[in-house]
Amino acid sequence: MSQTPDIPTLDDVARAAGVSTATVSRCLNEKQKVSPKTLEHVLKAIEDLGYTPNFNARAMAAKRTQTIGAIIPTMENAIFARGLQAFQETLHDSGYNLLVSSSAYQPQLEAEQIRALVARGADGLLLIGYERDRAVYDYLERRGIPTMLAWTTAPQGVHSSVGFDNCAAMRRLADHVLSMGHTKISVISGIIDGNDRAEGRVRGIKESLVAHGLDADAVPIIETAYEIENGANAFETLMRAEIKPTVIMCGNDVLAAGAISRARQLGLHVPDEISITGFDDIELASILDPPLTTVHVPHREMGHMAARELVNMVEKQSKGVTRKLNVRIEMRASLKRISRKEDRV
Amino acid sequence: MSQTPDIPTLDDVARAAGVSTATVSRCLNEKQKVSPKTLEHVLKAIEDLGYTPNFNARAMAAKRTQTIGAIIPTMENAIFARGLQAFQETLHDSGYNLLVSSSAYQPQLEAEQIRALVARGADGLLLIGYERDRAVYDYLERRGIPTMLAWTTAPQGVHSSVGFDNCAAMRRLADHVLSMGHTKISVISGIIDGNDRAEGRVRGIKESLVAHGLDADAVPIIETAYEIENGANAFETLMRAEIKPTVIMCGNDVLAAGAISRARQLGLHVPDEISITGFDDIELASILDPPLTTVHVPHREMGHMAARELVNMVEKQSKGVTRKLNVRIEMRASLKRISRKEDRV
DNA sequence: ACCCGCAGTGTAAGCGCTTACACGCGATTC
DNA sequence: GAATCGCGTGTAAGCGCTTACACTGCGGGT
Repeated sequence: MSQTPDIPTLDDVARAAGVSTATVSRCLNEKQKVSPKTLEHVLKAIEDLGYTPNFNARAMAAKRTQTIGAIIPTMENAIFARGLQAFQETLHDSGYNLLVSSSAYQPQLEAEQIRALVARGADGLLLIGYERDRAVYDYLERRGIPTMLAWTTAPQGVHSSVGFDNCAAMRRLADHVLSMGHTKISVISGIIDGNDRAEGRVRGIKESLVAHGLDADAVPIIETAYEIENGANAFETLMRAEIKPTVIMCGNDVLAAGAISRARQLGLHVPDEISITGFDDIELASILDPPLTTVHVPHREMGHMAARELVNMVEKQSKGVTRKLNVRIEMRASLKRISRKEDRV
Repeated sequence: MSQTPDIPTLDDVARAAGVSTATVSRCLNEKQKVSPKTLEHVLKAIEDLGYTPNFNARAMAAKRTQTIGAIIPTMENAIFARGLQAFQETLHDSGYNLLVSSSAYQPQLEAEQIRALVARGADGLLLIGYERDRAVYDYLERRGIPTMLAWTTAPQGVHSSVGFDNCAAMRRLADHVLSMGHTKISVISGIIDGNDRAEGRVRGIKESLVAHGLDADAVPIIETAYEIENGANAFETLMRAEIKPTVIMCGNDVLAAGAISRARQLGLHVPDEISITGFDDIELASILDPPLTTVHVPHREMGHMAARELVNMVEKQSKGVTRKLNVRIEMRASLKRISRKEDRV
C-alpha cells in the first residue's frame, strides 16, 4: 500500500494517447466532435491506465455536476422510499445523479443540508413540503438553484411543486369515516410544527367534522414523531381516555401500524372494537392485520414527475410548475361501519 | 432571477475583510493559527456576504473531503436503515459526512457506484458483504481508499469488516427450530448469487440439519429477491408442494412478513398450522401478527463500530480490523413447538 | 545590544478538469 | 484557381480553494 498511489489524470491519458487534454476531454463529453480514429486511441489509453475522471475537478471547471440533491425528513421508515426510488430512476434516465440527505424532521438540519448540497454543486434540489424559513428560499434564489417541492402543493403558487393536497385528501377519508357512522374520532398526528403535511391532514379531519356539524375542537389529538412505537403509545393513551373513540385516524401508516400492534397487545379487536386509519399506503399497510384503510398516495408517479420537471427547470426548459396529483381512498378491513347498537352500548 | 447570480468566493471575503485569501482559509480550517481580532473581522465578512465555501474547490486543493461513501443493496426496505443511521451518527461526531448510494443488489451497479464515490473524492468506503469481483478490491487498493465491510465477516481476514457470522447465526436458529420438534423445513432465501449473507444463512440451516442427521439436500428452497410480495408468493408455492413443511425459515424479515401475510390470506394459522422465522429483527418483525421469531442483529452497534474503525483507517490510526459481533435468537410467537401428535397427522 | 524563535500574515503555485479561441487543412463553391 | 467553409485539434486561461514557503515584527535569552 503506497503512500502516494499515483492516480492517472487527464494529462496522463493525453500523453499516452499522443493528443491534447482538450481532445481527451472531448472524448469524455462530446464524442461527436472527435474523429473516430482519435476516439479509439484515447479510449484505449483510458482503459489501459484505468483512468476515472475526477468529479470535483470536472464540477469546478464545468460549473455543472449533473447532480440533483434531495433532502427527505427521514430514511428510517419507508414513507419516502418508493417516491425517491422513482425520482432517482427518472433522474438516471436523464443523465443525472441523486444525492440524498435526511433532515430528521429538523428545519435547522435541513438548512444545513441544503447548504451542503449546494456547496457540492447540486444543479437542482428536491425538498419535501413547503413550510420553511423565508431565508432558505432567499438563499436558493440568490444562488439560482432550481428547487422542486414534493409531497405537498405549494399554496401561494410561488414555488414549483409536484404533490397532492394533504388537507383535501384527509378530509375525504374523514368524510368516509363519518359516513360509516363514526362520531367519536380521536387523532394521532405527526408533529405539526414545521410540517405542513401533518398540519394539512389534521385540518382536513377538522374541516370534515365541522361540515358534518360536529365539534372539531373537542377531538382528542396526540402529536408525536412518526415512529411505530410512538403510534402504539399514543393509541394506548387515547383508548384510556374518558371519552373512548370508535375510530382513531392516524397521520400516517407508520403511526397506524403502531396503533394496530398495541391494540392487539391490549386485547382490543380491530375493527370490531376500534377502527383505525392511516395515510400514505406504504407496503406495510396491506400486510398489517387487519389490513389498513388508508389514503393511497401515488408515490412513484410523484417521483417520476418531480424528476422530469426538475430536470426541465435545471435545463432552462421550464420556469417551474405546480402539479397536483390525485389520491384515492384505499378501503381495507381496519375501518368498519359502526352499528347503531354498538354505538349505544 | 439573474442569469449569473454572483456567488461570493473566498477572494471576495478576503477583499472585504482586508486580508489575504490564505488568512480567510485559515479562519475556516485552522482557527487557532489566526489572531482573534483578524478572525472576528473575517467571520463578519463571511456573514455579511453570505459566503459558503465551495466544496469541490476545497476537495481539489486539499485532497481530502471529510466524506465517507456507503453503498447499500437497497433503500426500499428498512434492512439497512438502522445500521446506516448509526453509522452516520458516529461519522458526524468525527466530523465526516456520509454519501449513500444503493446498488439494487447488482454487482455491476455497485462497481459503478464505487467508482462514482471515489471520483467524488470519498476518503473511505463502507460496503455490505464481502463477495465481489477481485478487480473491485484491486481498484480500491490502487487508489488507496480505506474500505470497511459490514453485515458480514470477511472470511480470509484480508479485508476489514465489522459484522457477524451469518452462517453460524442462522445455524443457531435452525438448531432451535429442530429442538422444537420440527423436521419438515422449507426455506425462502434471498438471491444467493453474489450475496454472501444469503448464502451463509442457507448454509447455516443445512449444517444444522446435517448435524442432526437429516438430509439437507432434500430441503425445498426458493430463492427470490428480498421483497414482501416475493415472500408471499414463495410461501404459497412451498405450502402447495407435495411435502408440506411444518416450518418455513426465511432469509430475512421482509420475506417472512410476506409469508405471514399470505398465510393469513390463505386461512392458514401461524404458528398452529405453520411456523415461520425471519432474520434481522427489523422493527417490522415485532409488530407482525404473530410477532416474528428471528435473529436479532445489533444494527446500531455494528453501524457505530464500523464508523469508528473506518475513520481510524482513514486517519491512518489503524490498518484495519475484523470485528465479529454477537447476535441472539429472538423468540416470538411465530415459531411454535410441534407436538408429536400433530406431527403424525 | 544582539540574535533567535515564533506567531501572524502574505505570496503564489498548483489541484485536474472544461472551453473559448486560434489554427491548419482538405473539401466545396463559383 | 481563388475564396470560403467547417471539421478536428491544440493552446492556454481559468474554476475556487489549500498550503509550502517567505516574510515581518515582537519578546526573551544571553
